Amino acid sequence: MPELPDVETFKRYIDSTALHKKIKTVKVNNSEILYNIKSKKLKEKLTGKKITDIYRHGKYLFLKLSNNGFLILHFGMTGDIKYFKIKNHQPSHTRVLLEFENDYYLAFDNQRKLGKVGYTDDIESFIEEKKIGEDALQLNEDKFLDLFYKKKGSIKSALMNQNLIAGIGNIYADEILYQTQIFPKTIVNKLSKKKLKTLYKNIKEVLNTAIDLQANPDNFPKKFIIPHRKKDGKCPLDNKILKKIKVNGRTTYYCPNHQKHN
DNA sequence: CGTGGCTCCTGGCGGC
DNA sequence: TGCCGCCAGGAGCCAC
Repeated sequence: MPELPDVETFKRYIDSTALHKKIKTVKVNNSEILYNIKSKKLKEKLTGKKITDIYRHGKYLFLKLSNNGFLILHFGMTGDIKYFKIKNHQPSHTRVLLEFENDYYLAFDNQRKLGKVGYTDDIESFIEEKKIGEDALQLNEDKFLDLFYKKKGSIKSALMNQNLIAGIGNIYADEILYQTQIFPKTIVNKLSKKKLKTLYKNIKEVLNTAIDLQANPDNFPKKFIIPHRKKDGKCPLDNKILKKIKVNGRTTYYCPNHQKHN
């Protein structure tokens, strides 16, 4: 799940649940997912504090704590978040569990343990250190064109490159390229300026549409390819069987009819 | 600079 | 049924 729209949905979920609740206890079930802080230190940073604000940058969430400092959440391939009251209702792969004074819990669920929980005093320096690019929804058109114009690699790799532009992953890259009718292996600098502008517009449109629909593919518009990304999936426009290829090692679906090589 | 391969990790699925 | 390889919405590292 966790690409920009999913992470934004998590953000809004926490905004409407755990925000401003005082943290009573912190349980770390799997310390191997901690990124840059030890379990003991993390508990010190969190206990007795509140989450006062939440910022998202690309696929990262930064939960501002009442004493300053930020809890960092990165979800990897299989992350999720859940706020609940009955302890038995916690997700089966809860790696970190916050308990609040109102007796509710917030679970960081992460089946494959590819996600990370970390801490930073300063978001900007964290982003700089990681060399993460600008958030896909913040980037303006000029900067986008600047970043992409001369790129020599495939367009799908570029879209997914977090150092270039943050937030787009494998699934939404496919959607954005499908909506723009670009073959995923097209070399970026072969695209016309006009096509790049359309691509830019579609990045925003696809991501914003997904956010509005809580990143739930069941609700997606009929013209979206995401619900059809599976074996024998069909192009929603012409019912042609979608092709499945690898681009940079990642499974890629596209419509051979609407996204032609050139 | 760009790509392909490998790695981390767990679980679901299809094939034999 | 049981086992096995393959695959999965992320990303870092390394060799070429």
